[in-house]
Amino acid sequence: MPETGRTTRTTRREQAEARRLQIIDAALNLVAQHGYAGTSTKQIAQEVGITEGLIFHYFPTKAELLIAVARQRMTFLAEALDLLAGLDDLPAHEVLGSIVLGWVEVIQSQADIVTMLLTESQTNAELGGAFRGVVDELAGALSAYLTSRVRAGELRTDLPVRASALMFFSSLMMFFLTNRGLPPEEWRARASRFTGEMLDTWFRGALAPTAGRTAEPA
Amino acid sequence: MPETGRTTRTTRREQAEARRLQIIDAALNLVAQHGYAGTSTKQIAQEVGITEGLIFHYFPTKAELLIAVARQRMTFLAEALDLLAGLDDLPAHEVLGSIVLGWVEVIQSQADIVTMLLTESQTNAELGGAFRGVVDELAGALSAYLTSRVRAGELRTDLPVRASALMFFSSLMMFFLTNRGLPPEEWRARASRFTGEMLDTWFRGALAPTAGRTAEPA
DNA sequence: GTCTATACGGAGATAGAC
DNA sequence: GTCTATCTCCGTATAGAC
Repeated sequence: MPETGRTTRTTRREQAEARRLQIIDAALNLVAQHGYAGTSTKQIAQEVGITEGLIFHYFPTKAELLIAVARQRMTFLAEALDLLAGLDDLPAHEVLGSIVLGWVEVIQSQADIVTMLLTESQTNAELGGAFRGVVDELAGALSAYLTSRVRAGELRTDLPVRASALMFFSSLMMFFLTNRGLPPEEWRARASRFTGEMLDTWFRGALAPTAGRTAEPA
Repeated sequence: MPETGRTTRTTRREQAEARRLQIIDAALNLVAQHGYAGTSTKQIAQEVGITEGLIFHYFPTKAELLIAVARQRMTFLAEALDLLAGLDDLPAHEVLGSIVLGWVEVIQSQADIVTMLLTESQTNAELGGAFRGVVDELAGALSAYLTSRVRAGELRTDLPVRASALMFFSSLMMFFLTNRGLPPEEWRARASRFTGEMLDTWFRGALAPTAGRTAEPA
């Protein structure tokens, strides 16, 4: 009974899905390098090794392809949030360093989608919303953690948690933008140093321990 | 003696220079909105009210026009540096707030060129260098000021000044990217609040004032 | 599912008249 | 200094064969 015609090991549906992802990956790669408007569908097709027409078999328009890329490859958000999961009871001075370093590593490891989101969000309304959403979610999650540490008595009760979270996140993004390109070892060393110094200052403050100042440093 | 033919009030050279600047301004405006690759020379010409061909009378290629825009309109750098001039002897807790708020206001007031620089620097090598140069100069200048305050005994001697400067600058940039669009009054209120909270935390630190702490938590 | 062929407009850039 | 006209190539997208 020849019914499903399932003679090959991969079904047609699987093949299609694989092709779809191939196109998305090639598009992401090229758009991160040259921008959306600076990347032609022909270039994307060449990168995949297919003809241009096939792209339009999978995506109705080039703009839709961009949205599909964003949807499919925004996994860094979940990865970053995972680094915070279940940490509420651990002291900030023990885990915040690895959270922040972990975040900048996630950003660096997903450089393409981060770059694409940041740059295209300036000219594309839909991605603009996505970008603001990402910032909101990450800052919100970090704020929640910091709040739990305020409640635990580790951090001062009048700490502006959201501003702190935004400061951390902003610094990581700009660190990424100005240091990607570096060879891995040097990047790692700089990232570790920068995040360490940033957190140390944040914990202790910047003022000189002049007698009778601050909160009362001995 | 009919020599220079200077019968009109504006010389031809002045007219040409004015036209050149008109083109640069229109290009900046459109590129900030739609990106370089997303802006056609025809659009720029229409915005100015001239024909496309005239653009190529003033600039050899579209790419050269982009560079000219960057060169001509990067005045915000000087403006930001001016805000720091001659402040070395004034305490950080008195002037840092207005410096930082002033910087974010400069960024916002020159939103077009800042946006263009940030986004196009990701896909254009020449602007990439310019962007890194700007970050370096601003962070360097702020670092120098902070160092002078360390020497003056106001800030702790082991303060990581460059990391602090980068943190401030990064936060201002991300604040700009996520809050431009807001109505002026609300923007101002948020900017003032955010920079205030950021600096307060930076000065005092984040730790709770548990008795006998500060540099070594119980 | 993939390719070939092609429509159609718009892109950057040039030549030459005024 | 400015415009008109035009060249040439490349852009997205579609139709239809296989």
